[in-house]
Amino acid sequence: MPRQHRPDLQRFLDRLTSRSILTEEEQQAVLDLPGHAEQVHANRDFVPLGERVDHATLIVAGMVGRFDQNGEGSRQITAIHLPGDMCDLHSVVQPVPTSALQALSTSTILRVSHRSIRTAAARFPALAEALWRDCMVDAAILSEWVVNVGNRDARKRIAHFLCEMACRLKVRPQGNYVVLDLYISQQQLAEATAMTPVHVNRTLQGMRADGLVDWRTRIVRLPDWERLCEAGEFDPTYLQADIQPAQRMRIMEAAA
Amino acid sequence: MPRQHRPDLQRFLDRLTSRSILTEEEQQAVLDLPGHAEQVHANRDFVPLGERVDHATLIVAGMVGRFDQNGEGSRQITAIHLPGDMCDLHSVVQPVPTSALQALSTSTILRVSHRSIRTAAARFPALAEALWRDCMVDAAILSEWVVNVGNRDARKRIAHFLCEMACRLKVRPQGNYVVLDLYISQQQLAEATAMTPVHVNRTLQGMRADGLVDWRTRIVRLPDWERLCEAGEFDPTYLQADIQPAQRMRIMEAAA
DNA sequence: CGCCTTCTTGAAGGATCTCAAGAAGGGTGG
DNA sequence: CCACCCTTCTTGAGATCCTTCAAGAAGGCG
Repeated sequence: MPRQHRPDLQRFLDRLTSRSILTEEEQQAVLDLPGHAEQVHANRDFVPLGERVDHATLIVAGMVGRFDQNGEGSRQITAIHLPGDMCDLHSVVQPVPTSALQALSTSTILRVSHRSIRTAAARFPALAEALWRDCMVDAAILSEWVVNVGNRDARKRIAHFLCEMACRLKVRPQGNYVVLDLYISQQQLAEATAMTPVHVNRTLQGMRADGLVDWRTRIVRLPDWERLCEAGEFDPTYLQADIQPAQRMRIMEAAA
Repeated sequence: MPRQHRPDLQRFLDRLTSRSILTEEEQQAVLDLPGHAEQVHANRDFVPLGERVDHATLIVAGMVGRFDQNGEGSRQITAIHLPGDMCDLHSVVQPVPTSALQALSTSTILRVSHRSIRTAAARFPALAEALWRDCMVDAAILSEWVVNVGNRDARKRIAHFLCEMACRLKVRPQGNYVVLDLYISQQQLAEATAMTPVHVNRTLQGMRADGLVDWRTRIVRLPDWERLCEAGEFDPTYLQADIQPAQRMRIMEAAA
């Protein structure tokens, strides 16, 4: 029943149209993509390394991590994907995965065949362009992660990570607090920030003591957004989230 | 005189056709891209942060680094680009740079206007696809850099970096040695590997003592390639360099 | 209530950084 | 061709951040 997936695909479409200009027809092509919904348990690899894939994965609910491993088997999360992200989009043009995908919490995903995406992209070049652009946003985030992991100390790293997640989740402040439903363990945070779980724990304690975070359950509360941004040297420009309608782009033949 | 740039553009075209299938006509469109050659001195930013750009940059000779800065002004090189790379390719769909580009050594670049690339991409969707795919290779490298900088100790980091450069420069062994003309300073290597120059120096000394590198001038000699790869946990898969002709891709309407 | 995961704490060791200064190398001009 | 200058490389010593190992406490779920 592809039809029932429209709300999920709408979210992905919103992501695309926030930066790219698409005609009604092109937008409809996205909404019409057939998909196969699936529940994935926490910690399960649903895209393993090495074997060629024939579909991309849209996240409907939950959180997904992109994992790389070094020689000793210590893991690094190189990207985190949130609902509305097509976390595999690059596989449409590059179907041999160079990293594995794993659910961080129990998640709902929608598998969308490469075939259907390719058909739509071939029919509407401006859609291909929008997908390309979407991949470039993920690349900009990746680039910022190199800086985070390479050039910032523990507290800055965690602060920056939290700021990024808050922005990407598009949370609205609730009273004085910014509240996130993150639902990741300190272990996973450690894998994302290239720290040890022990040091994540101690660093978080320091941040709690200084009133930067309040994180006891799966809910993260950020009492002072401004100060957290400073603590993490966070400048959201790289997320390319607040694109004005006039700045949205289209290089393929003008929209009708 | 765009015509004289063909040899430079040929190198970029080779990069594209090593992974993507393009028709004669499409290939010609790449070779016909008009460009504006320029000499850039070492350490000069030729794409500064913030201001929108209207051209992409093909590297003809030399080396270019992509720079990000953290709050204290300490710099991180998030990517290194080599001759034949279009180091700005993403700017075609995303013209507001999120990082600056700087020549690491005196370099020759060819500025290619977005307009001409977009016209070609709009005319030949399979060319747009090839450009998209090329961007994804850079993204895979970026992802590996997160692992390198986050999860490996000093020696592994440098070893991995050198292996990557050797592969990307496509050097052939000379006798027992793999020889690279790298021409970067220890300071720059430090910025790429997220270390201090002092620690880079000491680590290199250890590697020299163990017969892993021989690097005194701008020429780097690698006496034992196999052992260096082990020391850096280097697996070249992510570079997607050795694509068999049969594995090259094309999703847009079949080539004639 | 009991089990299993996750969080927390302590103490010791190691990798990397900081600061500072001297040596070597490469390029330039006299 | 030598002298000079400026960049890059090298070295030392002390400080710090972060890791490691190990074990106990707390929290969530059947």
